Amino acid sequence: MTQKKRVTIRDVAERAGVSVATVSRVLSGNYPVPPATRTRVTRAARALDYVANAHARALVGGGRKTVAVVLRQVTSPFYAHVAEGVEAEAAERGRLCLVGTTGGDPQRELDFVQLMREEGAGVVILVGGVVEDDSYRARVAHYAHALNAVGSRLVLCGRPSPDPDLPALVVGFDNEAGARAATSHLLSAGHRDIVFIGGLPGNTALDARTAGYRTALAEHGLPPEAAHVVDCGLGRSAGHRAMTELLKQGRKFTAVFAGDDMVAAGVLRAVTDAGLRVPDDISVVGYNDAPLAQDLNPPLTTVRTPAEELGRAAVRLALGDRSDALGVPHILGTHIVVRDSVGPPPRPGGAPDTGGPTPA
Amino acid sequence: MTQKKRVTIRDVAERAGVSVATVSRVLSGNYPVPPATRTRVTRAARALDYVANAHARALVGGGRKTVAVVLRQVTSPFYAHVAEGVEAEAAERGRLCLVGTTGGDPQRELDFVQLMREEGAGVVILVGGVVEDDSYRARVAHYAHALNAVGSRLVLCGRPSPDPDLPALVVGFDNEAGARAATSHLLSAGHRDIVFIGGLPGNTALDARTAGYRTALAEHGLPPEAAHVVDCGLGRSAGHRAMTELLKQGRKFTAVFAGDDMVAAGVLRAVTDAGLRVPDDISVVGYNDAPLAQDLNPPLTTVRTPAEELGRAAVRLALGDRSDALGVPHILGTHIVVRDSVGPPPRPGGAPDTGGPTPA
DNA sequence: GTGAAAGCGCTAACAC
DNA sequence: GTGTTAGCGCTTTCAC
Repeated sequence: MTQKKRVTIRDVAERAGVSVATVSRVLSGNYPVPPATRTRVTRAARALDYVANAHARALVGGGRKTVAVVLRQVTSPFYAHVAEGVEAEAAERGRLCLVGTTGGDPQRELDFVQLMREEGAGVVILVGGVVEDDSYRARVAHYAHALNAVGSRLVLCGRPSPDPDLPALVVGFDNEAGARAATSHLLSAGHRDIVFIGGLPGNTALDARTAGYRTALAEHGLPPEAAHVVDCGLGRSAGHRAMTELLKQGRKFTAVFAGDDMVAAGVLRAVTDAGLRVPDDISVVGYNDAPLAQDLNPPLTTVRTPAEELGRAAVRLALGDRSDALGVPHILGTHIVVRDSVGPPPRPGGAPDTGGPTPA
Repeated sequence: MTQKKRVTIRDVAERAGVSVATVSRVLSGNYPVPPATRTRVTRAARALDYVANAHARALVGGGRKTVAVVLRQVTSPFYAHVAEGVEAEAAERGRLCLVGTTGGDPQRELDFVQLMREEGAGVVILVGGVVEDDSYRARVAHYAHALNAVGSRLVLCGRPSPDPDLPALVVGFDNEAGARAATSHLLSAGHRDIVFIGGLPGNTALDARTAGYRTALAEHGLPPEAAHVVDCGLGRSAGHRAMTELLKQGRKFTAVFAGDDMVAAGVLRAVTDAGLRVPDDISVVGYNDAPLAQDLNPPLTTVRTPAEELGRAAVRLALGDRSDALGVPHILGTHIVVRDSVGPPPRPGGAPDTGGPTPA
C-alpha cells in the first residue's frame, strides 16, 4: 500500500526528459542553465514533490555544516536563551541547528560530541560552567583536535579552555566582574554582612562568582572572614533550603547575593516564609536576569548576562573567518539591573519601616 | 597544515590488515566476528580515532531515523518542557533530536519540515496551537502525506488534525476541560464576575480555553453575557497591559482567569501596581503551571499541563508500532493545582481584610 | 548546453 | 571467517 519509495533525482530527470546532471545543476542553481530546461526541470521536481537527500548531498559535498549546541538542559531559562541565540544566528546563516542535552553528565556530553563528529557538524558549541578537572581537560583537548582535524570548530561557551593553544574558540562573561559589581552594589547600600548562597566548588562559573564577591569585600576594606559562602549549588529548592537553614541558625547578616536568579527565587520564598521582608529586613541580589526576576516579589535586582547574545556570538565567531581569534577568549559585558530587592540594611534593632527601598 | 582529511573505514581496514567489510561488521556489531580480528579492528579504530560517517551510513541504511521537533520558541517554559520531553525520550531510544523554532511563522515551519524531509527524519513533531485556516489545513495535509510516503511519522502536538483520515498522530491536552475546571474553581469560591484575559481568536488552544470558560459559566447558571474575554494574546506584557487597562475602565469583576501563567504574571504585577491585593481584592488563576507559578506573589493557582510528558508521549506514540492510533487523538490529563491566588470575592464595599484565602 | 561516468563512505549480498 | 563488489543519491569533472 505505502510505497515507501523516495523520489530521487533520477525520477525528476526522467520526467523532465533530461539527465541527472542537468537536474542537479538547476537545483543547485550555481550553474548557467537555459531557462527552457530550467523550467522543465523545476516543473517536474515540483510535480513529483521532490526533496533532495541531504545525506547523499553531504556525502559528496563534504558535510552539510550544521551547528550543534550542547547544554545541560533546555528548561533552564539561561540555557534556553543561549540555545535560542544559537538557533537564531544559525538559521539566519542557513545552517541547521542540533541541540543536545547532557543533564550535566560528562559521558553524555562525550557521546553527543562523538555523534556530532559522525554527523560532520561544522560547529560544536559546548555551553555552561564545568568542574575543570583533568578529565575535563583531556576531554576538551580531544574534542578540539578531532574537530579541528576535519575543519570543524569547537566553541567553549561560558567555560574555559584548558589550554590557550588548543584549536578552540572561547566566549563567555566575566563572572568575576559581574559578581564584584553585584557585591559592590550591596556594599554601597551600606551592607557589611553579605552571604553568598549558591557556591559550587570546582565549577568554573560559580567559583568566579565567589571570587568576585570576595574581591569586592576586600576592596571595601573588609577582612577575608567577612566572606560567607554557602555551597548549596544552584536551583530554586537549593536556595530555599539553604536560606531557611541560615535563618534558623540566627546568623547575623543583612543581605544575600544569590548564585543565580533561581536560587534568589528560593531565597525570597524562604524569607517570606520566615515572616521577614525584602528589602526591609534583608536585601537580595541575583544573577543572570532571568525573565522571572521581574516577576518575583519584590522585583529582583540582578546581574544581566545577555544569554541570547552569548549564543549568537558563539556561532558568529565560529562562522567568521577570523581564525586568529582561536586562542583569545571573547568576553561579553554584563551589568547590574536595579529593581527593588536591595535597600539599606535595617538599623540594628530598629523597626524596618523606615521607608521604601532607596538603592544608590 | 591542517590535513582536513577524514579517517575512513578504509584507513581502519588497512591498519588492521583486514577488508572494509570486516571493519564494518565489527563496528556494527550485528555479525559474528572472531574475537581475534575483532580486537585488531577495534584497536585500529581507536588508534585512528575513527568515527563513522553518519551520512554514508544513512545513505545506504535508508535514513538514520532522527526525531525532529518544531516549536515557536525554546524560551517559553511550556515549549522548553515539551522539547525536553521529546529530547529525553528520543535519547533514551537512541535517536538524535533536532529542534527547530519558527517564531510562529508558517513559512519557517514549512521550510523546516522540508529540511527534515531532506534529512530523512523518521519523526516530525509539530508543537503548539495554531490558527486553523485553509492554509494550515493544506500545509499539514501535505506534510502528512509526504512524510507518510517515505515511512516517516508526523505528530501533531497540541494542535488538531485537519482531517482524521490524515496519516498523522495527534496528542494533546483537553484545553476545554482544563479551562472549565479552572473556571469552576473560581465559581465555587463564590466569584461571579470573572474575566478571561489572553484570548487569541482563531488559535485552537486559546479558543478551547475560552470555550471551557464559557461552558463553566453556563453550567453555573450564568447567562452568556457574563463572559468577558479580553483578546490580548499571550505573554507577560500583554497580560500586564490588558489588566492595567481593565482596572482603569473601572469594570466590575472579582477574578481573572489568565490564558497562561505568563499572562497571569503580568496580571499580578498590574494588580500590585494598582495598589490592590491578590487574592483579597482580586483572585487570579493561570494555565500551564510553569515553574515560575510558584514564585509569583502570591503563589499562583493554575492548571497543570504536563508538558514534558506531552513531548515524551509524542515520540512514544510515533515510535510505537501502534499505527492503529493514526486517526484518534491521544489526550493527556490536566488538573488544577491550588496555591494561594484564589480566595472568596471581596464583600461588596467591605474591607478586604477578612482572613486568608480559603479556596474549596 | 547537456550527458556519461567517477566516486563520496558505507553496508549488505554474494562469493570463496 | 573474510574478501569482493554492487550500489545508496548526489555532485562534478570531462567529453561531446
